Amino acid sequence: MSSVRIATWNVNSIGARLPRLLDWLQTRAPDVAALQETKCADATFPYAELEELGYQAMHVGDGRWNGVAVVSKVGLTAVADGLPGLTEPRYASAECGGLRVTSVYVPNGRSIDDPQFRYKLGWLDTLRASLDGVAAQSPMAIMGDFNVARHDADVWDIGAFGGSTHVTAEERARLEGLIDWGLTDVRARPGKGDRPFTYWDYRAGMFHKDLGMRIDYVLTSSSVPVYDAYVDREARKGRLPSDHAPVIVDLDLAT
DNA sequence: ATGTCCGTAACCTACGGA
Repeated sequence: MSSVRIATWNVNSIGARLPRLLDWLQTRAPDVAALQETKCADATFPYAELEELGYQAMHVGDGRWNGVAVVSKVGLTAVADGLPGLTEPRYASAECGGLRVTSVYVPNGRSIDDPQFRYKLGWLDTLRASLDGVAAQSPMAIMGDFNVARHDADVWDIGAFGGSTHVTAEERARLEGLIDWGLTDVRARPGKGDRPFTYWDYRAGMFHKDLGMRIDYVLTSSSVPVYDAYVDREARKGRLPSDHAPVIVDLDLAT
């Protein structure tokens, strides 16, 4: 067996976050990282800077919004740059050192009465359908910003979410459908407080009050033994952070 | 909770999105 560190992080613009991303890659040293909201076109993706740190990269992006990437220093072969019928750059899947790694940026949904909400549900249905015919035992990690809080305890106060997206039964049923297919929702060990939030709104001092949400997930298949997982809160602190913190997961892979 | 930050287009400010 060999130890492999994987991570997911919504960077909220790789351009604005590049110094922090490069520092984070060096200090946390994930073998493979899934990134979301790169907000750049392929032409401006920092392939060279990542390569200097030993990372190969696959990026799917078209500029202003969305954009996902997989970066790896244990080898990388691109497998899929999207889901059938869905054109926005929200899905990148690659084979990395024997592990199939998929970076997803699920649509936000905006509000329940917005057409974007139906789009979000359909997007999650398509993600689930992409697993039809796939062997559930094969080593894989699907990770990213799902924009769904799985349980009431995954938001700071469920009472504040009446009529909101991210906590509806429809969204949760689709997240559960992925798990029921055969994936494990890797639970990060508690850090500050007892709930492993991964996102805090920039406004109103939400991070400092720990009024957050757990909406970023690492979903692993049963053949991937996980021995540690934590939310890297340090990456949410200081000057010009993303509004998301990374989830870092250590696992053993058969060599 | 509505106290911010991002990229963009078009100009040093306003806007859509999150």
